[in-house]
Amino acid sequence: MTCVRPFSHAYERLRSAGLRPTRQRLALARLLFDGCDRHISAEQLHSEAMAQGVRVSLATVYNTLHQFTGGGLLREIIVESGRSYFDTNTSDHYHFFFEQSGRITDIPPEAVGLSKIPDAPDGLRIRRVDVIVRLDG
Amino acid sequence: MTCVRPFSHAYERLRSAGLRPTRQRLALARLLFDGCDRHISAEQLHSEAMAQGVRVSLATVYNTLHQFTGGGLLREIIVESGRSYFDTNTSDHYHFFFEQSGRITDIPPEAVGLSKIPDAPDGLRIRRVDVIVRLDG
DNA sequence: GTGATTGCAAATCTTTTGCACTAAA
DNA sequence: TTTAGTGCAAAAGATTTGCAATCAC
Repeated sequence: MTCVRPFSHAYERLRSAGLRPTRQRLALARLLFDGCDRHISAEQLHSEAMAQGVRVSLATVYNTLHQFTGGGLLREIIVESGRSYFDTNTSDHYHFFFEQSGRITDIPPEAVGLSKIPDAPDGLRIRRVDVIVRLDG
Repeated sequence: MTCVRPFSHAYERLRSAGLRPTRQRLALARLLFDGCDRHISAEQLHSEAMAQGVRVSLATVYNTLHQFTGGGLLREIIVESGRSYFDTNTSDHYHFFFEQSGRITDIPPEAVGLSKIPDAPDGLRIRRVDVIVRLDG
């Protein structure tokens, strides 16, 4: 599977999400969006940034991940209590969760047949349907 | 919907899960299993216990919830990062999550048509498939 | 008695916040 | 300039842990 996107248009992405393209945001956007889709925690992204010599604080990584999520550039995935992951793939799809390793991988939408979903109660709206296939040794 | 089970067989449940029926475990088991199925956090259960005059520490509530989960008496539900909920309904079913209020309700299995699921990779096994329907104003 | 269980307080871990400083427009 | 963004260190919140005291068998 080829998934390298050597030019992720980081600058334009930030602009279109209404975010100022600062040094930190540009660097994090490149780490996130150049290359394959990924599932990453704040701590992991911070470590990667440090490893590449990008000076950015952990607090800014957290802020940035939330701003990107708010701007539709990322989607938050919740599979473990006590830690958040962010998915660079914001299109409709589902997830495998490897319980041993904590790894997350995508399940393409066509691999899941979700033929019936209950209606939303009252005046509420379905924002999203998460499907998590939990795997075990 | 009638769902009161005035006698939850707390003592026998603990025994069959291989847990000594101590005062604290019995009290918590009664709070959890007498009455309707519920979705409860450690903090909530601890408050309820206190309100009923049951002396039990928060640490013991956490330990007990995990022991009950390990013994198949409860199932952990993960819908929010940073807080765990436990479900007294351990049979196959799914969940609505009300994002505004943080409330969780059950979706019966027949209300969801899950006609296709991807195979587990490698030598792995599917332990569970979680479906969370996230609701919004 | 003996080993499992409990309570407490401290520790841990992730995430958020307040605020002075810096940088983008 | 002017306002948004950043870094730091402290705070917050949930959960876990170590260990002496207590309880079930």
